[in-house]
Amino acid sequence: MRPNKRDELVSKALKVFYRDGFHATGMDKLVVETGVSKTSMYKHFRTKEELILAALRLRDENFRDWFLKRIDEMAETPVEQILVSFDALKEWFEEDEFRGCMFIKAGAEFQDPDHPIHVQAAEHKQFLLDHFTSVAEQAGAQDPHKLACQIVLLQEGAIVSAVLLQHCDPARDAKDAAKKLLASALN
Amino acid sequence: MRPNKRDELVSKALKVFYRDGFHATGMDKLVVETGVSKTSMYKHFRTKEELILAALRLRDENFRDWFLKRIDEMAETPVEQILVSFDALKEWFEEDEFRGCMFIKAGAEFQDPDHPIHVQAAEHKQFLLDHFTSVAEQAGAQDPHKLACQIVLLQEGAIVSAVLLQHCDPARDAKDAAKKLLASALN
DNA sequence: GCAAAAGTTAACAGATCGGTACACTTTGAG
DNA sequence: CTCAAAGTGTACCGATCTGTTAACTTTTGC
Repeated sequence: MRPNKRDELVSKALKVFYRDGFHATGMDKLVVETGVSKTSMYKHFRTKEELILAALRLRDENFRDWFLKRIDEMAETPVEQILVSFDALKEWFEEDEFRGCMFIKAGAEFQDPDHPIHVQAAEHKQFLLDHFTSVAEQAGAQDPHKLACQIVLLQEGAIVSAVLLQHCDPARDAKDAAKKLLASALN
Repeated sequence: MRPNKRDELVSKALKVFYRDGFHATGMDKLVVETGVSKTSMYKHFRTKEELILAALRLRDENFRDWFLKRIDEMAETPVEQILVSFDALKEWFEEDEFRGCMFIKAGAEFQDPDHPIHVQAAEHKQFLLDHFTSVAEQAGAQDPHKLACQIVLLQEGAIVSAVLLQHCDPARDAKDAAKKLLASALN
C-alpha cells in the first residue's frame, strides 16, 4: 500500500477545493483538513498547482464514472440515455454537498486559456462532448456533433442555473428541452 | 464632479476583476492598474468586498443596458427578441476581452449562498429570468416561466460552452435549440 | 483667496500566502 | 532485527494579503 496516503491526500484536498474554492484554500488549511503534514504534501506534489491538477484528475474520474454508470443503469437506448442524463444531474443537484461543477469553477478561477488547470477543465468538458457525440451517432442523429453540443449546452446551463437560480427546476426544464431537440434532430 | 474618481476606480477595478478574478486581484495590484491611491480606495470603500459589490453593480448595469438595448435594436416581436438574444451573445463571445460571465465567476469564487457577493450574482440572473418571463408572456407562451427558464438555461449553457469548448458555435446551437423550443411552446 | 474636501506618497501592522529546512518517529520488506 | 522509505511537527523564509496611519498636495465651491 505505497501510494495510500497520497490518494487520501488528493481525495480530501478535492473535497476542500470543491467546497471552498482554489484560491480560497491555503496549504495550511489543507494540513488541518486532510490531516497530512505539509512536508508530506510537498514530497508528493512540488507545487499547489500540481495538487490541484491531481484533485481535478480524480474529480474527472469520479464524476465520469458516476455519471455514465448512472445513465447506463437508467436507460438502454441512445435516445433514452440522453434524456436520463438530466435525471442523473437532478440527483446530483439535490445532494447536500452540491456546489456546482468543479471544472466550470476551475475555468473561472484560472482564466488564462493556456493555464494547465484551465486546459484540464476544458478537457473534461471535451470528453463529455465526445461521449454524447457518439451517443448521438448511435441514436441516428442527422448532425451528431451539433446535437451533442446542444445537449452538453443544456447540461451546463442546468448546472449553472441550479447554482444561481431559485424557484426553478433546471434539470426538469433541460430534460424537457432535450426531448424537443431530439424529436426534430432524429426526424 | 464629485464622485468622478470613485466611478473611475470602480470601472477600472471592474476590468481587472473581470480579467484576473477576485481572489487573484489584490488591492496593491488595483493601485497600479487603476492609478488610484490605496488611501483613496479605502475612503470610498471600507473593504475589498464592498469594492467588489460596487464593481458587480456596475457590471450588472452595463451588461443589462447593452444586452437589452441590442436585443431591442435587432428585433421587434417578442419571439424575435428571444431569438436575437443569442445573436447578441455571439457578438459578446467574439470580443477580444471576452472572459465569460462575471456573475457565474462571482458565484463560483464566493460559493456560500448567503454571501453578499453570491447573493448579488444570483440577483443579476434573476433579473434576466424575470425579463425573459415577461417577454415569454408577451409572446403568448403557454407556460411563460418555464419557457423563460429554458431560454436562460440555454444562454448560461452557451456562455459556459463559449469559455470551455472549442470547435463549437454555442451561440448558433443555442439559438437553434431556442427556435425549436419556441415552436412548441407557443401553441 | 481661502478653507474644506479629496487626493497623494510611503511606511507600516498583523495575518496569511506558497514553499523549505531540519530533526524526529513510524512503518514495512527482506 | 535492520535499515531505508515514508511520514511527522515545528519553526522558518520572503512575498503578499487586507487594511491603517500620518504628513503632505491638489482640487473645488463660495
